Amino acid sequence: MAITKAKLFDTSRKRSAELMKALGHPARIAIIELLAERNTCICGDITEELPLAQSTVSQHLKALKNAGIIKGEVDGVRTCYCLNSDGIVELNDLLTPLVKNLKTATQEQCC
Amino acid sequence: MAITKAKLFDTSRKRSAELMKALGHPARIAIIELLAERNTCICGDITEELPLAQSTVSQHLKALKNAGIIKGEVDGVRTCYCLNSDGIVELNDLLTPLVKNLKTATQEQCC
DNA sequence: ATCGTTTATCGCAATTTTACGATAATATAA
DNA sequence: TTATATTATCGTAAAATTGCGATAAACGAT
Repeated sequence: MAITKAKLFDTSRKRSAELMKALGHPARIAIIELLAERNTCICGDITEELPLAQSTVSQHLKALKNAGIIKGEVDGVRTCYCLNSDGIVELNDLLTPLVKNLKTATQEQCC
Repeated sequence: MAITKAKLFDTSRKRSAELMKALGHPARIAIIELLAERNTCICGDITEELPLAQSTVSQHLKALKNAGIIKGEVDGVRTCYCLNSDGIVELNDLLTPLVKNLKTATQEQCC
C-alpha cells in the first residue's frame, strides 16, 4: 500500500470518512446508542452489555474517542464515557446534508 | 481474531455499521458525491477524478456495490455506475434517526 | 500498607483493507 | 480480423483492524 492516498482528498471528505469509519462496526454503533439511551455517564458497565472482552471494548471506546464522537473523563477508579456534543454536531452537519443530497439525486437519475 | 463477534449484534446495527463502513473512506465518499452531482450515469471517468489507480477505484466501486449503495450495469464496453435508490433510502432511514437521536441525547447529558 | 476493582495498554495472531501493476475479458472501431 | 479502449480480476505487499489474555496502573476501601 505504501502511502495512504487518502491524504490527497478533500478535508471535509476525509473527516466525513473518518466519522463513518468510526461508526463502521456494530459494537461501536451499540456503544453510542447505549450512551444516548442513558443520559447519565456510563462507566464500565458498557462491557457487560457487549459480547466482547473488556480489552476489546476499551479499544472500541478509544476509536470512538479518537474520532471525537465520545469523550471519556477519568473519575476515580472509573472512566466516565459520554457522547461528545461537538462531534455529534459535526456528524450531523456532515452526514445529514450528504444523505439528503444523495436522496435528492436518486430522484432524477437515469437508472 | 478467530470469530467475528459482529454476528452477535443486532441486525439493524450490523446493517448500519455495514453502510457506515462502506462510506468510511474518502475515495468512496468522493465517488458517491460524484454520482450524486452528475445525474447521468457515470462510466469510467470516475477514475480520472480520483488520485488512484484504475484497479483501486474498481475495488472501491465494488465495495460500494456490495453494500448496496451504488449499482453498476454493463453497458457495452463500459459500466454504468449510479446510486442505488434502495440503498440510499436505507441509509437515510437508518442514519437520520440515529444522528437525530444522538443529537437530542447530548442536550440532556451530564458532561 | 495491602487488597480488590476498574480500566488502559501490551503482545500476539488472524483477518481485512488498501493499493498497485499485470493481465484477462469484452465490446467497439478500423 | 485485428487493434483499441474499458473494466474486472488476480497476485502481491504493506498496513490497519479486530479480538483476546495478560498485565500494569491507579484509585478506593479495609
